[in-house]
Amino acid sequence: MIAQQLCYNRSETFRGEQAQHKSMARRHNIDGRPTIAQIARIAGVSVPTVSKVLNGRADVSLPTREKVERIIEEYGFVRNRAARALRKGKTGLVDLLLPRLDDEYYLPILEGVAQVLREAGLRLVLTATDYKSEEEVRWITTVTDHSTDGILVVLPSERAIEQLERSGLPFVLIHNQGGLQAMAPSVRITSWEGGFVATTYLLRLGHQRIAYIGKTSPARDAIERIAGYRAALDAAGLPLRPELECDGDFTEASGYQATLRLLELPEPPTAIFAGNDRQAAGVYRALHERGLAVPEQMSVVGFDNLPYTEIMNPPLTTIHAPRLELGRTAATMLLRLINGEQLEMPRVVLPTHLVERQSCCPPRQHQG
Amino acid sequence: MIAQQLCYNRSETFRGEQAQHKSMARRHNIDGRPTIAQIARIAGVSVPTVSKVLNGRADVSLPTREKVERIIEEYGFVRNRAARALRKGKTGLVDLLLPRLDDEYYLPILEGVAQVLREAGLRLVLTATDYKSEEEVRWITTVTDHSTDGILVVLPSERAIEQLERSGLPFVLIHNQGGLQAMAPSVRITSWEGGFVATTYLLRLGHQRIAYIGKTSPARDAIERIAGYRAALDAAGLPLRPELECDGDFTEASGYQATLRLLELPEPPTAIFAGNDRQAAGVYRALHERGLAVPEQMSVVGFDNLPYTEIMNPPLTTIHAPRLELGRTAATMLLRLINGEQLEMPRVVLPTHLVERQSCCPPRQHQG
DNA sequence: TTTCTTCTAGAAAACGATTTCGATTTCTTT
DNA sequence: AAAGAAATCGAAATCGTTTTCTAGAAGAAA
Repeated sequence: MIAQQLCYNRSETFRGEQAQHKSMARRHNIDGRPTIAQIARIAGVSVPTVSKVLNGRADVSLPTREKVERIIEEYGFVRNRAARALRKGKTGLVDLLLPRLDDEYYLPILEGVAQVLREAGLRLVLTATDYKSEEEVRWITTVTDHSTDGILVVLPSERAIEQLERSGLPFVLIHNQGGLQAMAPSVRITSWEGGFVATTYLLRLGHQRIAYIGKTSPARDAIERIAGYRAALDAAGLPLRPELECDGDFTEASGYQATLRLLELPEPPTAIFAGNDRQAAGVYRALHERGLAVPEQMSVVGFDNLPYTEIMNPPLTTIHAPRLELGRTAATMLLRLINGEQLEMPRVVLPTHLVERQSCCPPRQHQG
Repeated sequence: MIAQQLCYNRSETFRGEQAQHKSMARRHNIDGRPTIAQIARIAGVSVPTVSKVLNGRADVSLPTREKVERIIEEYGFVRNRAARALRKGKTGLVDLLLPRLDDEYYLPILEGVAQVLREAGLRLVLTATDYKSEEEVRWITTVTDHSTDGILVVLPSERAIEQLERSGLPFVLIHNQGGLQAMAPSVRITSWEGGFVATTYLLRLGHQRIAYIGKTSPARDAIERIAGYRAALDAAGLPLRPELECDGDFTEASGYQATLRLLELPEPPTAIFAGNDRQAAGVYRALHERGLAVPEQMSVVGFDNLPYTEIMNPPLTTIHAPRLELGRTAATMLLRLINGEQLEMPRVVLPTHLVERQSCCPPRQHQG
């Protein structure tokens, strides 16, 4: 083990290949990377001709084209993006602003954006704002410098949206919290419907006392979820019981706390709609600690359909939030805007749906 | 719910603020975004003077500076990055190549890189290669176009490294698979030691029959883990039993399969070192299906310390892979290289450590 | 052969910043 | 008051590409 360690830590100064490469370039009489001008000189043509070859223009004869292409290949020429961007006014870059990077919730969104961008030959600049709107505004200012052709913002603050609208840069909002008045292009999910469906599902199983966790968050998606929950109860002719609507800031810990409180109620619920999957994990932990079995003694429904819900024990029934599509849709819309096209559907809402697994069953008879 | 839907789907054509903004700009007699030249004209100074103000140069008098700053503020001027990049030869961008985006394993690496880059005022360009080395090479070619000041590659292929070395661009490798001969700057973790520590921990608890899952993967980290496992058994004077070294490609499914096979052995193991946390999740599932309790009837150790291991039931004892530090260290090294400095420690290895939770206990007496 | 198209190719002007360096102006110093 | 030093500012070149726009060559039609 010690030998291993020594081997690992062997300190060998790394001298970049830069030096090596430069000398190789010198042999070809080129300082550093070749430019279009160098290539043109070597090929015995003019600079615009090389540019035309590079851009696949028609007004270049076949022999000339082939000669230039050969030289380009031989010298491994790649054109300088900065110069190109300067001239064309497009950078080929798109910015994505995320509240956090260490939250796996956003991962599929990122993935979706990356997919679409890659198909379009654009590259993705990633920025985390840490939920601070100052950071957000600061970055949007930075971004306004034409370093990027457009911008996607997840969970944008009001200020960020204003800044964005003022900037004139194409942008699309993901999970926009904003009021209904905002006409900015955005993509969201049917959180209300999700809450409604989750609750209705539990009602159909026969549950009468259903708790909701996650009352604390002021986020729009959270508000809609609880609204959906209430609407479902109402539609079923059941009264709303304040004691069953628990605080919760969408963390595992708050799911745990809320569950403990629910279990101390004179009449505990027979089912819990956890608001999101992280809180559902906390619910599981509390139930396990108290020796209650899921779903026999307590049905649980989550929201989001994070990857780990599949390997929870028992696998969690949850509402699927189409996060990959969120990213793909937003990116596709942004591409249109960048292209100067108009959006006939500027505000898109993607449907959620129930993923039935094994955390729910009808309530036991002696209850209620 | 129908009303809700209608509201969501209301189709309102979005006409970009671009048009609006342009007219506002026209009022100020500016076409589109102001340039340094515009600002200079308005402020009644020369272009270089504005540039000097922007760059905080000393040779500008206070009144001039203040006047220019006022105009800049008033017109919301931000300089064009492309022009700046062209002139300075630096783009302020760093590339990060990841094998996949939908794998939460890489998330903390990404986070670490982003942190360091943000502190340095650089921005992060993210690219996924989908484990395809052609993609990797293609992107590295793309990246050579000076669009980026440096590049970080996670799990680089041999070809990618060659390409990188040829490019002359500063780069740092993360989780380099390569042979020991490669002198390229890289950051890795002590996988061998992790395997050794995990196995030793089980041995100390009294286990004699310890299985390992994950023999299939050719990745260097996988090879080191099993090597560490064998070394620990060897150090304890125990024989290596081939039937306890299971295939496994580091997916949940393969952990599940391997466990089922292990349980069918005439003498099943009393502990399983799962190779990684995903496989450990599969182990849990198989054990649960067979009605075996963790840790009473089977101890389990994972590797990586993914977030969900904490909420597994019981919480998983695992080897922590310092992924955030992996990202931070690599980014810090790259910054040095970009700065033209030399690395006195070009090949860094970060330590792993055991995170003791509740998935292990001494074996039951009647076993072995 | 002449004239009119159609192809090719290149000269020159952008794109918007930074940098160099020389020309003023202002301030010290004697 | 004159000379030298220091501070301030701007003209022009530059980064590497793309985009006119024009000139000449080649081919077609008369």
